[in-house]
Amino acid sequence: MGLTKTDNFTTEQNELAAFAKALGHPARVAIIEYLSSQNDCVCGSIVDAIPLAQATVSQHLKELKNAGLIQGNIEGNSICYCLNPEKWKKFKQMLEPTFTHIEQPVCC
Amino acid sequence: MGLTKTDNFTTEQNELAAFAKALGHPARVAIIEYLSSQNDCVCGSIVDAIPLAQATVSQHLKELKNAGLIQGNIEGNSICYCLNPEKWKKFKQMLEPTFTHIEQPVCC
DNA sequence: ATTCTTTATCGTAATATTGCAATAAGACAA
DNA sequence: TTGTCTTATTGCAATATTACGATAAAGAAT
Repeated sequence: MGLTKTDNFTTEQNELAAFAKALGHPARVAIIEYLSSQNDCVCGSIVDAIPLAQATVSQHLKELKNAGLIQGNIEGNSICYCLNPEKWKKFKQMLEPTFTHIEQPVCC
Repeated sequence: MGLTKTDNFTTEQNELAAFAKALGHPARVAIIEYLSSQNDCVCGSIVDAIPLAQATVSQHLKELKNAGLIQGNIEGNSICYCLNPEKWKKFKQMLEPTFTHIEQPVCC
């Protein structure tokens, strides 16, 4: 198969999975970390910062954009990729119950 | 290819990606949500709660275990799968910089 | 010992992902 | 227009993932 059965799960579960999946590759983690630490969002800078070919980085950026974790804005000659605060807030909020749950002692 | 170039990235980046990837499927999200909300960790209960075949759920549990997000303990006749607090704390901690970053105004 | 219950593994088919070279597409400059 | 710079897309090969039936493995119960 290889086809995820999304119908069996809630919209929220699918959305959280989509966020997590988008972050589930070290190159995409590196892109997000770059955008979180640098005051620089130019696509070319990201490509330079990630040790993969331009075509590959572009593909990863597309996946992050599809998941909604980043958004692209035209900035003169190039494109500025920024974090999407709304989506990240939602991501955080959906993880919160588990983050809270692990504060109490484990069951076994 | 289909082969992730992990060598190009830091251990931390790879670990965060592994956590996220493990959570990147609605069935595994559902499993984690079940363990976060129920005081029940018995493998059989998880299988019943997830609308997929037993073999498939077992496979998803294995992936969560490989990533370290859950741990399995023998509990009499069955197996108890619990969240691994240490790993979840690390996961949370690694996401923190981005969660913090989105609190300030976006660059564009 | 045999049977039942519970969980893991194997085998297989279908689909998805990763990576890159080559190339296209778009905006700007001269 | 022609060229240049920046980013996206295409095409392809290699590998990974998803799903499930069948079956194995290990312990409990009879």
